[in-house]
Amino acid sequence: MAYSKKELFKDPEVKISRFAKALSHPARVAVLKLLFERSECICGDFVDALPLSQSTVSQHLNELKLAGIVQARVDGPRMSYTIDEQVWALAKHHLGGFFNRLPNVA
Amino acid sequence: MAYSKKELFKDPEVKISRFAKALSHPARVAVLKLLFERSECICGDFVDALPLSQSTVSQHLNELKLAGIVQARVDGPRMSYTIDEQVWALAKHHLGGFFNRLPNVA
DNA sequence: ATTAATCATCGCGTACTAGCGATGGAAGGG
DNA sequence: CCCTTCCATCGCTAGTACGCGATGATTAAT
Repeated sequence: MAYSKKELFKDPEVKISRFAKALSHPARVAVLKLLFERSECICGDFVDALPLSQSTVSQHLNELKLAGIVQARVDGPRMSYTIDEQVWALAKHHLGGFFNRLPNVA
Repeated sequence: MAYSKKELFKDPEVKISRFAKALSHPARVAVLKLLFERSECICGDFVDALPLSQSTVSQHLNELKLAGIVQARVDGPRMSYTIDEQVWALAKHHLGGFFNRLPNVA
């Protein structure tokens, strides 16, 4: 049967849900928090900070990369991760705008 | 085998990820948008507005209810849904704070 | 009492997500 | 070179999410 009708929704809804999905696991939230503090981390930093295996951490990093929120850069034998400020601003705009649309009862 | 290590993370991360998860499907975002406009809807309103079957819509509504974001009230043979203002304010505080990079988003 | 309307829930299939260990590639140091 | 470090990726298992039709409960109206 047909599956995942997510594409049938309007663009704003899809965008919001995609950014929300990127934040829907505590590991990914923790990754971003670390990046807020240090602004640049290698994969091993996240592995040290999270209660997950290296391979699992790598997968979460990849999801954030696919969402566009983080960027990866080769640094010798390491992999350096940073926040993509432009995409982050976009996420802030979409999700933040959604939250500031207060219900009229408020 | 151990599964779902979400509980091993800190409280702020878990809270943020839970609210984000509630918004991680465009149908649920659309539901909330409708509630922003009309402040009170019955299930059928959502079914009319979304490209999904009645049972699927009902499930999405239930997820929002479980997340605490919406409240359900029996109204004759209907079910009336509203946003829970307190919980919504909390979500705004956590997620919004995260986007503004405030360190103390407890 | 019957019927219609409105929803929640059940049952089921399929797709996606989360987690791990193992493997292998790339880079730097000896 | 060889070895170590660092990490992505593969292969796998298990759990979760998504979607639907069918069923049944509840209420209102006839």
